[in-house]
Amino acid sequence: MTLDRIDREILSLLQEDGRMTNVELAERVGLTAPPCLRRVRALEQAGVIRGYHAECDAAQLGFPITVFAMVSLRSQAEHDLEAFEAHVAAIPEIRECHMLNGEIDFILKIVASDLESFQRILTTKLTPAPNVASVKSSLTIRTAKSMVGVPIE
Amino acid sequence: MTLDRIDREILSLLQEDGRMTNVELAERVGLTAPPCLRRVRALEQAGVIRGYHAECDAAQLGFPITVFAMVSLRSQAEHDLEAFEAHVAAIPEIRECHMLNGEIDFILKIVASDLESFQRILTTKLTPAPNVASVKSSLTIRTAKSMVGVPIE
DNA sequence: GTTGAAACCTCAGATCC
DNA sequence: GGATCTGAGGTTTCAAC
Repeated sequence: MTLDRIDREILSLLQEDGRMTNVELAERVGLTAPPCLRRVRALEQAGVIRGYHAECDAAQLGFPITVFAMVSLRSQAEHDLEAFEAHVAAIPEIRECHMLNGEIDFILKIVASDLESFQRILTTKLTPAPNVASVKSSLTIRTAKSMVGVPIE
Repeated sequence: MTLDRIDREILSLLQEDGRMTNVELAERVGLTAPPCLRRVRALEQAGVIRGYHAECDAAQLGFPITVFAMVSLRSQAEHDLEAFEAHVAAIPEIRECHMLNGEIDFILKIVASDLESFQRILTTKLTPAPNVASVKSSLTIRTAKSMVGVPIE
């Protein structure tokens, strides 16, 4: 799908405020409501917009701890990589799992209610997983920047 | 703010689908529309809901490359940490910046349009920043899991 | 103090140009 | 892309529990 200037403006605005009404969106990008809505639907259809999400305060929801874990596996055969990803997919506290090049095979973002809870996840769910060679984890002290998505325009 | 069972259900649903209509939300949590809307507004007011965002496909927007960079600084004095965070805040391709404990001081999530562009950000904006001792970066091969927010319920 | 019913008003979505 | 229309949804008011 080719995106013109107006499409990009729409995406930028919805990335900022996903609940903006279509009429406000239309005004901001210089269209009337119907063509604006058609563009939004087309962007959703094409998968450019993958969904809309409320951003919640993790701490107020009982997850003040965020940890990054760097995982190395013993085998990097595709089957073993997929097995690890499937294992991780079933652990709700692991929010992100990215496969990397280099020495570290995966970086995980994990949330927890406290350090004890994190330690339990680490020692009962992550470290004993099949094929895991090493896990190095670092606590997040603070998050200075947390932008959703990509820079548009 | 204390969250009861219904508040948590609302948050869980809006985290999944941030554009769900209030009437559908109300039905799903077993309320009528007005009290449901009041709860949502209260959650927004209290900062439990920090915002709503469209999730866009980075590749289709011209950012197929995601890199994690581990940064160590020469000085960890608070003033120097803040200076680095301010430096990072001004670089739009750096989407996240988390301060960690341990040897690595910061982990950054960076998006780029191609490897050359990433290399340019690295060598012209990040490595030469004041106080930077070392930057180790890893390309993301693929993202197996990417959940927004925290597990609710 | 929170819910629910009713009224109002704005918006989403379809149709046609 | 824009104009018009209709039904659905958002929002406020107020009574009731």
